[in-house]
Amino acid sequence: MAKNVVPEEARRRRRPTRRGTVLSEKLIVETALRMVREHGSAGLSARRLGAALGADPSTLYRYFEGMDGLTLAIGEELIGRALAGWAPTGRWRDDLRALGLRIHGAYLAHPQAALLTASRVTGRPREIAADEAILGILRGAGFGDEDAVRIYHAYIDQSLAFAALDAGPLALTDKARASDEERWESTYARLPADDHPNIAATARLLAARMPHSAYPVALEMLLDTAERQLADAGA
Amino acid sequence: MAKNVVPEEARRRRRPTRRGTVLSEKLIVETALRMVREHGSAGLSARRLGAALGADPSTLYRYFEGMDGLTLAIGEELIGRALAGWAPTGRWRDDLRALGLRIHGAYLAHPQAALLTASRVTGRPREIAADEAILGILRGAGFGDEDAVRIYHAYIDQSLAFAALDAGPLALTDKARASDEERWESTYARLPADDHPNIAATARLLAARMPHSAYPVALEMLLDTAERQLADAGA
DNA sequence: GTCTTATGCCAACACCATTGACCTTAACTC
DNA sequence: GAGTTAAGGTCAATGGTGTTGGCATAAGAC
Repeated sequence: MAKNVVPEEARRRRRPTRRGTVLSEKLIVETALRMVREHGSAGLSARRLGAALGADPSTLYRYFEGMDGLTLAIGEELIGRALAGWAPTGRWRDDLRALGLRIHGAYLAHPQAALLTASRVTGRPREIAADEAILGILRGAGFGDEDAVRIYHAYIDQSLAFAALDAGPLALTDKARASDEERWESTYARLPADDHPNIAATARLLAARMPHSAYPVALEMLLDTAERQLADAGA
Repeated sequence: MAKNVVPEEARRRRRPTRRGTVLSEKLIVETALRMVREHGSAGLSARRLGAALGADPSTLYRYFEGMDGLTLAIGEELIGRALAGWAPTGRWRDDLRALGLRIHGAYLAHPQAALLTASRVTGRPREIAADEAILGILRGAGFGDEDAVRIYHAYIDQSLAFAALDAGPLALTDKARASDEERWESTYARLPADDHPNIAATARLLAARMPHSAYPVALEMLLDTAERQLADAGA
């Protein structure tokens, strides 16, 4: 039976699988992440992950409560990777920009996990550490508590929101993604100027820009406004 | 065979199914939306949709190119609902705010569908109409093409991104959502001030603000920056 | 060496999307 | 009205998925 998942720290016996690998939560999560990146949008399945590990699919249920539990564990890992090695410089705007791009990037490196994870409040240690760091940057920069919380909220949600949005296409099959991108050329660029003067006038610019993430621009706009508010309050 | 999907307007024969219902693209999309709302996004399957319509699952492939095509059609429907009855006032900032809140709201009315469709480019008429309208507002306000496209991109993606993010919790069961929200009180508010001084100092403000969408704030910040850029360019 | 049981494996179940072949009948032609 | 065509239904089958109950065996305790 697969009901009882033993927590990692309580595991004592490590019986190798038929093909000789010795499993662990860490190994499984890492293998899953590698599969998601390499096989890309084809995605993660218990069967394939089992095959990659040299283990029967059902063995995974000894480590996680279903595929959902596995994805949550992956999410934890992503936050950790975003924060790993990061250190504040003391320049609040630079720090927020760097942190935002790190979070966004870490999620996008693993789109399927990002889609499932981005909107959940886990309350786990690494997420809390990130929140504490962001609030610290804002309050250290001189924002009042009220402003700091308001900006923090917009900042973190915007980062996660764009991560989820941008992960969407990456999580699709190659075919579906290609047809989405191509649509900017095939459909939009060919609209008659009479009916759609504004799209027609900017078609070239749209095709060039739309396949890329708007997150950097949106982030910069948010930081702009924050900086302006700080200056106004200080004046 | 299911290869040839006949476009809706070219359909002529309407043979009723075995159980007597007469199918149409519209009926299928509406039924799918209802199912998604009632049973969650995981509850939408070709088999179940077929059953709900009183038709064989394979019949759907006469109307859509697989479930993916159906998903795109649902997204198109949501955009249409956002635009229905909207009319520009001529004040660009008010118009963009109103439109953004409408789109955000229309998606949130169907959280599960929002999760599925927010990141997809459909290239269908109503989506194109929305894009044309937004670009028109920006260019009409006096933004150059380059700026208009940049702001348009950040604006539409921000709206959809927040729609998807905010839809996440709504798509959960009541119990899971409640426990997510409660975490701001139960976990964050109780962190010792020594380890997490910034969270501790703002715990009350966080608990009050985090359960609500940051989209209005983020939108306003984006509009702020756009307005300032317009003023700078005009000066 | 013996016992316990954690942990891996196997087989099976119920679901899923999708497709090719078939058949019914609506709609068009004369 | 009779005849023809093919749209648009149905059926059956394929190969995928997550998940579970039962079983076997080796790791570790004594």
